[in-house]
Amino acid sequence: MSKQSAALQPHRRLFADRKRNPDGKRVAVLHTAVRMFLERSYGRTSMDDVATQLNITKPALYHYFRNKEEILVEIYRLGTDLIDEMLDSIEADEKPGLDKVADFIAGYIQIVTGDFGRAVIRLDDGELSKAGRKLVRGRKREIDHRLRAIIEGGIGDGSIASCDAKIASFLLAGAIHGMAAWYEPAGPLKLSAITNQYVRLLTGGLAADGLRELAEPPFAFKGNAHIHG
Amino acid sequence: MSKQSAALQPHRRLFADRKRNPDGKRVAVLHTAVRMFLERSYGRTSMDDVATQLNITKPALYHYFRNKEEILVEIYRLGTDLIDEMLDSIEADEKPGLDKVADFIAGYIQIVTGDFGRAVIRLDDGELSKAGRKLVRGRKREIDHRLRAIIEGGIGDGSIASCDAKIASFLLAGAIHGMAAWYEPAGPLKLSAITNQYVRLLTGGLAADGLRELAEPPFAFKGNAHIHG
Amino acid sequence: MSKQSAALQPHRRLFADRKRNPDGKRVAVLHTAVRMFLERSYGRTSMDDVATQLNITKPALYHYFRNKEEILVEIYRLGTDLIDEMLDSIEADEKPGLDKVADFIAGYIQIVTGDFGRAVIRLDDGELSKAGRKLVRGRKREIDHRLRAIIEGGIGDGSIASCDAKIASFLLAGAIHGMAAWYEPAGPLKLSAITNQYVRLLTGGLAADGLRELAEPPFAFKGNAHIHG
Amino acid sequence: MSKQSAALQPHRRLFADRKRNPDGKRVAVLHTAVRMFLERSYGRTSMDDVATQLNITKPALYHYFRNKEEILVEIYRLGTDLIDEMLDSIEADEKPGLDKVADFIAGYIQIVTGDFGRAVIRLDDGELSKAGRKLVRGRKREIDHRLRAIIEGGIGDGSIASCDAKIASFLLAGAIHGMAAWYEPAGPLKLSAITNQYVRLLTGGLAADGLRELAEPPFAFKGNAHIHG
DNA sequence: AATGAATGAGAGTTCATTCAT
DNA sequence: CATGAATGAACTCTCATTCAT
Repeated sequence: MSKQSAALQPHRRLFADRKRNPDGKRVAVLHTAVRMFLERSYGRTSMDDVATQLNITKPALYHYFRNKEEILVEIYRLGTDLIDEMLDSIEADEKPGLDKVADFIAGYIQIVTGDFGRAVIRLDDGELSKAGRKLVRGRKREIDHRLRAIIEGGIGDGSIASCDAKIASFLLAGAIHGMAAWYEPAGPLKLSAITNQYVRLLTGGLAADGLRELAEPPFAFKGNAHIHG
Repeated sequence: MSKQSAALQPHRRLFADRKRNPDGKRVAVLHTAVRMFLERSYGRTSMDDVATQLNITKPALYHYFRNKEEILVEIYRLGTDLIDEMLDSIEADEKPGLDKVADFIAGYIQIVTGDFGRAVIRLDDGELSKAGRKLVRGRKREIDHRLRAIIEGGIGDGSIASCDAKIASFLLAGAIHGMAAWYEPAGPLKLSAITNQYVRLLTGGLAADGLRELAEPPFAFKGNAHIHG
Repeated sequence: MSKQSAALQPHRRLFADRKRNPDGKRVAVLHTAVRMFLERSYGRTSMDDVATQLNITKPALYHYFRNKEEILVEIYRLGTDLIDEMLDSIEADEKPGLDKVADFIAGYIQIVTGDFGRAVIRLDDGELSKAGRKLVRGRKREIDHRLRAIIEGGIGDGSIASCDAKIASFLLAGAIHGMAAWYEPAGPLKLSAITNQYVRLLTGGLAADGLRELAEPPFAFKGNAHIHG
Repeated sequence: MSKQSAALQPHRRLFADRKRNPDGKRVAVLHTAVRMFLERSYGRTSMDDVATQLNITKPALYHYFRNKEEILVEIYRLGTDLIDEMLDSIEADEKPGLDKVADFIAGYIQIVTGDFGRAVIRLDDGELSKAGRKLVRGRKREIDHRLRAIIEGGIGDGSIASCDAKIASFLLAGAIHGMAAWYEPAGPLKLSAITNQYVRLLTGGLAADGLRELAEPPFAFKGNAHIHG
């Protein structure tokens, strides 16, 4: 293993503490693994790295997980579970669609700045086998559909201006996914400030009563983004 | 090489055609490589894969590039050059800041839906050596700073509502970066429609005269995104 | 692997025998490696060659050594350790310097005709990384300094005629190093006979009472050793 | 090519100057090659390295030499020619054997401190093909035999004490070969001083009238130079 | 006479995974 | 349950050598 950030140390203990809590050991592995995968990517993190980090041997890892992919899939599962829970709670509310969107933004930011949420967004599901990829992508698609439904609800109830919900949901999700890449808890930007501004900017654009016409028609960039030999 | 999509075929020709255009060959390599890196990721694309795709042998590749990283760096360079050009052209304009932002959105979408632009966003710069990473991240940071300056200009000229330009630029860029992940030219969503709606939603949120207060304070998700062992 | 002399066979056994003696396995690798390096040179001996010789696979080798260089460095270490030990023992003695030199000659011949001693002399330390080279060259320099000190002691106690100890030590060492190249245990020359004559000739030249003037001044070769184009 | 010492520069010119002296070009190649081989070893010097150093292309090199080995063989030939010449001149003299040996020492030192002489001693003839190796080793053996004959002559004429000429010639040659490894023209030790002392020490040991008995019988080192697993 | 391009063969190294213990 | 050891397969990169021009 090449490098190991100080942040990764705690779980060594964690693992030892759980000697008689086998399920807890699986979770400990996942916690260590998700951090390492986020820090160095799945592909560049070897099973040896993970085992060393946990102070166990490699075959011990294989005791808890059939293979490397199972670890990754499990991480995805935990992460998407978090998102599903949040969506459940939002769908249960009785609110105008725009307010639900605001709630989604705030909730999604919470999740996406945690390890497992970040993993869902940042880890490359191309590393998975066909089966695993299908599973993970299905869950991602489902999440997108639920967000889309919320937006459509808002258009229906008049709180959100008429627009293509598919595009809007991609925009929303994308803007927040970006955070998974740059947000640092120790950084200068407070999570609450970011959340506030995200909500204002994103709902501001969606709001039925907040549109305005641009002075000029949308600019078409004349350069050629698609380089041809 | 495991799989090769039909989309990758054209360049075989390109390479053969350029027998006496040495610089063109380098470019042909880059075109093939960027597609493969986007499709299967840099790490999972071997030099052999790239060579086979180009109908040459592996050592021939090393005739044109010192190593795999040089290919990746060159791809980043081409991609970031495109973005820089666009920013140059926008900065040269005399317009309200908000309109510049609209132009940026449209221009950036153009770039980000092309191979090299997409590469800048999707390829993992963690695969690079320290030196390469420094180079690439520097250019990314520079781009972000330029966008931030445009937004600050808009706040200054009154076309954009007062906000944290740093957060706003992250949001903007993030929303568009998302497209690099999901946009497909052959898909049902027309690029012009997407661009239109992106401009409307994103500038709508930023516009000085388009804000509105939310009915309720921003929702705080009660679930725990940061799972603790 | 191209060729394998019969002389290299025994260690196959050695390795298998040591299944449960992990440290012994490292040593077994070193024994096989040093022989192969001496026979075919480090550069022309591949890790595969060494592994095959030991009846294991290449990756298994990497279980015991981080890389090829570590094997070479370890060989150097064992070899220089032998020399250091010998010097320790000589330095501890209370004898005239000339007798110490005689002891050194005899002891060094012993070492230099063994595998690890030969390796120190014959293997090219230019194959090492900068760090490894520094280490090895440092130890060689140290050995030379110790020999030099012994000679200086002899000059001081009057047993050795006044001379440049640096040159003398190079001469001495060089003459013996030569043996590493040509000596063969199975050859017609007995080690004891060689040692005897080496001691006589070399100490004869050094002895305070054994000098004589040449009939003519040292000959200057008129040919040109430094060919110029 | 990784590194190139300043010392290697001059020949670039040399090659260009010889545009119409094809044989001279071969020689220019040899001069550059021998320096590079000495500095980085034959194995670690690629044909590309040599060509680059000479400012020509690789196939141009192959115009002058059939392959890499031919370059090395030619270098050996030039080097051994120098030694043969010297031996011719010594054999032609009418002198006591001991004085001939003194002349040999001085002459050999001259040669061994030049590029081609050094090459004969330092370059690994194990890199050669079977045929090349046979050729080169034959010439080396011949040189040794001639030196041995000179020593035997000295024993015969009474100037050299009775001894095994084979051992003595190995010792002599070995001591001088050592110089090829450590001697540096720019170093603190003057060549004349070294030569002087070499002659004194080596002939001192050989001289019929210069022997003396050691106070103790030759020491037998008790350590074990032949490490056994 | 000389070149740009290309190649087959092989090197060192890494890694997910599996046994025997 | 846990471990040390081992492996097959893959990957990046190098190099002597040879064409077509």
